[in-house]
Amino acid sequence: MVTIYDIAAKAGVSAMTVSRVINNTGKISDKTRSKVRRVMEDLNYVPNHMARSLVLQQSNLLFLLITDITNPFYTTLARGAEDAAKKHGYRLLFGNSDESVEKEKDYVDTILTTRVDGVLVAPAGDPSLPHLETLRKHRVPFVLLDREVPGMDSDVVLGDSKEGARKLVDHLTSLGHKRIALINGSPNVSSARLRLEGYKEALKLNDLQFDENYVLETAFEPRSDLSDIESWLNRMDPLPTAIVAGNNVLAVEVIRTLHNRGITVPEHMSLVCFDDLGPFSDIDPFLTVVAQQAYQFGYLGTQMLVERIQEREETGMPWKKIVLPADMIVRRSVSEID
Amino acid sequence: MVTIYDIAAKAGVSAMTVSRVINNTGKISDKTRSKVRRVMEDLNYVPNHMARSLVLQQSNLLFLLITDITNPFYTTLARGAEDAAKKHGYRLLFGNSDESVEKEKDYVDTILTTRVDGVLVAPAGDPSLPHLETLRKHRVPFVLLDREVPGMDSDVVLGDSKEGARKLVDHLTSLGHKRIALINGSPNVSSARLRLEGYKEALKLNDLQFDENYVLETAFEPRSDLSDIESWLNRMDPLPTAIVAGNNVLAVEVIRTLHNRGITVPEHMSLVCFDDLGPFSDIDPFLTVVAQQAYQFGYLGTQMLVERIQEREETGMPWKKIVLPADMIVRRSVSEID
DNA sequence: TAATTTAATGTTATCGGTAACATTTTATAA
DNA sequence: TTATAAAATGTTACCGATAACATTAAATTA
Repeated sequence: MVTIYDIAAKAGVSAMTVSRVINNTGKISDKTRSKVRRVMEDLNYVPNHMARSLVLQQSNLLFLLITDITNPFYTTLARGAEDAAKKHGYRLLFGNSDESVEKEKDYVDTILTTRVDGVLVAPAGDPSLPHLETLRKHRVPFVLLDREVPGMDSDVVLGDSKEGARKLVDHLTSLGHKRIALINGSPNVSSARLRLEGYKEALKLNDLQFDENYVLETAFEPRSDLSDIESWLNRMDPLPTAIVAGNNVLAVEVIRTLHNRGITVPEHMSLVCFDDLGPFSDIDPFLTVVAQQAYQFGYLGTQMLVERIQEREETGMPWKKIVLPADMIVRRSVSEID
Repeated sequence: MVTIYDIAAKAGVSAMTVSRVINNTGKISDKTRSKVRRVMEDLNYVPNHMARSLVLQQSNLLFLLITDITNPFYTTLARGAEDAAKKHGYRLLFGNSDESVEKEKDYVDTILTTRVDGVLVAPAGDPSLPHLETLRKHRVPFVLLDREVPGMDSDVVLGDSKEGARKLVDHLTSLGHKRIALINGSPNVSSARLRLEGYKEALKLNDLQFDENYVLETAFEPRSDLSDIESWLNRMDPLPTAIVAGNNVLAVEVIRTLHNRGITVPEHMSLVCFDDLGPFSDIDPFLTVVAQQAYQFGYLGTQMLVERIQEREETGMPWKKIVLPADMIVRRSVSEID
């Protein structure tokens, strides 16, 4: 590997002069500068970021930890984070926890040993608290995305889950639906809790009875075992006319399960959900959703993180919370009830 | 930050002894070992990976560069790479080129300065050649995924694009289709070229005439402008009864465009494509596809890369090429023609 | 022209680890 | 008991960069 010492030797200057040319710091005569530049080109010099980080005590690296890399909500978010990171001169590392608190722990270790300057986390759930405490203990700035964790104050970007749930339920009732079920993520995930709350409130406002048999609390992540959805469908009697899904993946699992028993959407069952389907959203006929602004989650979160990093000493800076609106996109997965 | 020197001081030993305890190297008495361990815990010691990499001249970092992070083919591939990397003791960095040769260049720079031990690349296309040459020049081992680049020999994992195209066309003809169109990625992407070839060969084998008006060569990546698809539809007269799409994203764009003119799939138009839709594959009624083994692309590619890294000196090791089969999954996007 | 700034460049120490070699203890053999 | 091998630990140099503090050369000023 070519180092600044190789450059220095060949250009007949000191390593420090080379460093100055590279970083455009200090005073350098034009003659020296161009000579050093020429040698760098000749030798195909590439700066060693690790050596630089070691002495500067900063890596210009951010880490994005998401819970499901196959979910377009998170990948779109990642695109936003990537763009914002680049804009601010940071590079971005990714990790994928698969909604598993254990994998999350592994990534927290990686984060610490890698000495990243800051972290964007979509926590797996409330049990992620110890991981966040670890980050805090080691003074690694972080921003939470999409989910809060009780017991941990921090910067955070959220979607308006409660309002979103209300919009979905209102849409359904406005088309005549009265038996509306909810399939949701685990109650130890804050967004799932809020969606349940919004659902309940909307029922009440529409003078509909809440029936806990109509609610299934499962996991947001995709899995092959659909038996809990099946038994849930069995236990609802009569079947609802519409289902609200807590996210896109659950919605598709519902479609699949319904299909197995010959029930189609929207003819026999109406279905709405949270989160768009990324590049596959516009398939027709397709899901009416509350689309969260995934890209903005990543972009704004990263911006907040960079601010926090740069104001590090100013410990007094209060935590910020951004709540992004949830906009409904009406497509064709809901039919009218007379 | 706590360093091995802090540990050493508090434990009353030398830094080297601490290093030995951490890495389980050399001989250490049980007494010393446990004392050092205790102090490490007390002080919440976390090793600094950058310092370690600097002296070891290896980072235990791999880089995965994909062209579209919102495409489930690549994210599933990423999951495979992640798992394989972890298994071999490497961590994984991601980058997303958006099918842009320029962004790809930026990532190549990042790759070089980050001193990763190896790279997995899905190249944007044939114009990626200079980037690969840069990697080669700097002796960074890499493995190509999904696409080859003429002029650059290397390890590579491919799907059997030609065979896949044949299967799709055969499936259509077996159901009576005679006017079969193809919408494909850019001809400067190797997989697109092979898909076109397979399409042509299959037509010939089925005694169907090749008509270049029935072929649209555009870009694999998603974009908002659908005008080229529209003009393509206009120029086909008569309209085909079936369309083969070069990947999942194109297929959905076709669905969208057709929908705008009131043409539905599969009633008025049959549609098949390459690549599954990840978590959204099982929506019903949905696409008949040739599903590439995305996870295996990542997993096997990473395995090959790690081998290559570890045999670095053995320059004689010949390049390996893995071709994964393309399996057709029949769903409901094709209707029968009498 | 000598004194004083300012510009240009160089030296040394350091970031946090580890390899290679050196030294001190302890255990074993003669 | 002494010589010798093996075990345990320590010292020094270095990985590739930069900060902080010299030092030297050139430009101004008195």
